[in-house]
Amino acid sequence: MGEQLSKVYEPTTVEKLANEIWSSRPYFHAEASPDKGGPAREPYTIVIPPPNVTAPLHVGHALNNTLQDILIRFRRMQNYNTLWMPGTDHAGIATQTVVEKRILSDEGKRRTDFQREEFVARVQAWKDEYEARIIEQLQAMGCSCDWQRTRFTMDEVCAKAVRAAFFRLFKDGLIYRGKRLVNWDPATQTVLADDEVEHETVQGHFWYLRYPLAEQVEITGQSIEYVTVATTRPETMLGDTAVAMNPADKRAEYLLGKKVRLPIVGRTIPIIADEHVVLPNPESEDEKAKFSTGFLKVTPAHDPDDWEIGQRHSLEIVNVMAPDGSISNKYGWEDATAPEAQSLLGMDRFEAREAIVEWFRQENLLEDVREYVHEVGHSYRSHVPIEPYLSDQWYIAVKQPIEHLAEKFGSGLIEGTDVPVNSLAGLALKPLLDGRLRFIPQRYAKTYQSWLENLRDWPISRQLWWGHRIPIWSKQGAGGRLKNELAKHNDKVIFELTSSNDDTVTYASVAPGNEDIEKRLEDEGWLRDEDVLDTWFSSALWPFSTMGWPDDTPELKTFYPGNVLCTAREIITLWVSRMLMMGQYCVGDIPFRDVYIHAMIQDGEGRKMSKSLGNGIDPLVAINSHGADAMRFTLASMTTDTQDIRMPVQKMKLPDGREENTSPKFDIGRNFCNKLWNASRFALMNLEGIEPGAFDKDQLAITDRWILSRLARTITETTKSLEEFKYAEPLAQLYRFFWNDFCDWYLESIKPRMQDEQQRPTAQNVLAFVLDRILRLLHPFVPFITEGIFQKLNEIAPARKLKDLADSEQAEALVVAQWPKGLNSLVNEDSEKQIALVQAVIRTVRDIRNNRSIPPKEMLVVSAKSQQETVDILNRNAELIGQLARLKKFEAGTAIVKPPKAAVAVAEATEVYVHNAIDPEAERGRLQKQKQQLDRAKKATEAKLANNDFLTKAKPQVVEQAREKLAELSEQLKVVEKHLSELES
RNA sequence: GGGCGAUUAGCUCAGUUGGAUAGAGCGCCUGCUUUACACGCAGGAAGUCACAGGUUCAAGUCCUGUAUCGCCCA
Repeated sequence: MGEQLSKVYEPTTVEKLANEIWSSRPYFHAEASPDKGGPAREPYTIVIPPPNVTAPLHVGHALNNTLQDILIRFRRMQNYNTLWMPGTDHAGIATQTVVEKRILSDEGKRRTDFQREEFVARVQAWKDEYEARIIEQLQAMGCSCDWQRTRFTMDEVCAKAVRAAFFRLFKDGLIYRGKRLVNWDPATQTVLADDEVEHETVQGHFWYLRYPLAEQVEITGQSIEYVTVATTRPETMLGDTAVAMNPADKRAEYLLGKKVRLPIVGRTIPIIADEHVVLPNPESEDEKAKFSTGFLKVTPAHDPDDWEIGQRHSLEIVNVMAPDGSISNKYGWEDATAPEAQSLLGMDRFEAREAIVEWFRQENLLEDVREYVHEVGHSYRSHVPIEPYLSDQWYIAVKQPIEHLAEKFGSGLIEGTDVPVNSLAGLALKPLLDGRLRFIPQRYAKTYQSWLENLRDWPISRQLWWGHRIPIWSKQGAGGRLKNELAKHNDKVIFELTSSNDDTVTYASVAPGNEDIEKRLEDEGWLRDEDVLDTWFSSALWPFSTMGWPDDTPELKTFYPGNVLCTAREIITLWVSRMLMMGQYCVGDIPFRDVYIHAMIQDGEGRKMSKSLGNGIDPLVAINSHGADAMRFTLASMTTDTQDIRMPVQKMKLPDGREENTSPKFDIGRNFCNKLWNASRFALMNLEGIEPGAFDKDQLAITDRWILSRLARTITETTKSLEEFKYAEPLAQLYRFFWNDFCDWYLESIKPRMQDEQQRPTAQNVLAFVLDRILRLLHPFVPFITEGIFQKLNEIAPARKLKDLADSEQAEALVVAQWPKGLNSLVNEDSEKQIALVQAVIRTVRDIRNNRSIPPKEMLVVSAKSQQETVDILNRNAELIGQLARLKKFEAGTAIVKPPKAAVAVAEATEVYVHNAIDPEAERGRLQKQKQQLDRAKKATEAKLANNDFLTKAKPQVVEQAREKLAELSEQLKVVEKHLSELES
């Protein structure tokens, strides 16, 4: 049987076999509990962070999903009703941008060359392709998702949830239309939320521009003709509608109320007072004061701070740019009549900047140019600088109290904040403060908390074609007869009127499933909003939209709220906070109790992995080069609670000849799998003819009791670690147990017993039992190889139990086998102590053998001198020692005399004599080194005990420990010194 | 500017509430075709725990500051 297994682990074969088993029955499928009757198993739910359909998964996803799968497989084996909800995200702007770029490079066409439906169909095709690839990747990694429930953020089920949530928000008056400055991306021509803006440090300039006064002003006898403003963005001066100065400025009394003639444009604008203006101070540490002239150009349409000033002083708003960032007089700039102004029209904003600076230089109005390093917002998508841009957008009010939720969630402000408990932000924040929502590691709670406390309204409209189209219809005027007729059906359609001085518009939001109403509105000339919703709007609903909300489904009842969300820190604000808001608002409960934040993977130099750097790793390549289990093992073993993981990237030649990025780090996992494979192969070879009935607990060898004891401890440790969301720790425990205990000592010790008819049956049963448990414990981490071996084990040793000691339920597949537990009675301190001593003596002999270059084949004679208790243990295990140290004779005693020509070494306080192996020089070196170490330790301990404060203030237990330590060290030192002096003489 | 984190062996990282001579894997050195595994076995060398103060009987661990690096937010 064992001969069928290859000598080296071959991942592809085993991965294929395991996948066949797992797909042969609905092992990954979770059924919702029946409404009544039947004991329901406790549910355990994770919703996948849906990967973007923009691109295939990278190694960061591999980490994210490996960790989720470990949790899911662990809980499944613990008999939870386990649901891992899979799916993908449409990723509005990202996917649209990628497809647009592709079409442009392949066909030379732009989005606007297509009809909207045509273009959306093209993106849909892209989505279909990548969704399939992503799911294929997840399956290749072994992710045990409930595949038949796979969702997509734009599929029918999710779309219905989006419509329902939107309608509810609109009905509650939380969605409003606002004109204000937004983060505008001129490249993709859409608005971005605050957190979609990346701040980058840029080497820029402050330009000092002179604005002539409309009439000269006398200041303390000096006549001045102009004021100087400092700006980093000269092109916005075209939209200036005031110059502001601090009222505390000495010059203010002479200048306030005076007028300035805006160069190039010729507009006459006032000088106003505003506290916001920073007083100039060249000596100041504050950059702003250092660069300030005391005069601030005010451009309400192009700067957020200026917008505020504009609001305070009712300033005119002049927008001088088109949506593509070029200078234009078509979007609110009406006095662009001067030839200088005309010549700028149509220029790109950066071109215009240069032209304007040049103009000022020519006119002798450019006073100075100074280098200035500052942070500039860039689009996280197109990476061009963000333009603060005046625009009409839909917003969600996040700090507005929601009356009808006051009863359930309370009302009033959360202490120390301006956040009402029953506002969306409050709904998300309160559970954290109450301890119902936990972050692991805990430090990330702070990110979440301060974000929510300082949250501004959420702009949700995006000027895109790919996404959920905003379900709002509008018409000029008050809405007319149709509105009056439909308004009574306020569960289906809600109207909202906005009016400003020049026009009145009525907006209608329609609940899902009312296509008839939509049609009537459109027939009467109502127009549906062209924009789509921010991607995060549908993502925010993911934990319940996937389960069929707003319908009251069995899935929601069973699996909501979920247990844990597993994600990276970069989307705590973008996504996690919004899921909390919407989960509370829509379903009335938080979507998960724990948020586990894992590290980000960087390359060997600590750089982010990215396409442009070419330092990314495709999980499929890693699977190809090392195997899926090896990849998973390595990723999990690197997962501690640090925030970054470095993974050296190296080009490697794959079996099929391609050269691709992978990482030598995956060797760790590959080596482990190979070891597991071979240890199992060896075990299986020795399990032929196993008879469970032949097990006799009185026949247990000390090594059996020892390995069972170590197993029992490992089970306890591993279970506890996994319950605490630790990954590297349980894996290290399992690694030590499997490799160092099981392979290095137990399997070696068992070899002669397997040749002995008397001992064989008991040894076989222990071997089968321990291997069985090892496979179960390792399964969440390395599912393929463990499943493959488990199947073989089922063939050869179907019943694996220890009569009178431990039972074991059988399982047709490891994926649904029970998680080990209840073996604490097997913990055996005595056997652990004995084996530790035996190991110490064996290591000592091996060390001497190595040190004296005695060939491994040569059988030695060894005797040992020690105290009675130790002597008894050693003699009892003489055979084992002889076997593992390759001895022909071993004897221990309290009065053993060191034979002449014997090498000596001290293990603990036992003197080990290796006969006929004398090498005085080597021995002196060894002993002197040991003496040094002992001396150092002894002195440190003595110093401690000589300190009266230590004796009186330290815990008695610690003092006692130190005393014991000192006694031990002294004893050892004495022995070492004795042998040293014998060598000298 | 505000916040978070990192700095421990050549490399990548562990080190729980302060308490034994600070650990692992890789790499390195020596030896080994020991009939499961050279993706292996046996053994070994290797660290002023970034720096400076402080708290404490006791600091890699707690506090303050400094330096370098990274991330997040404004």
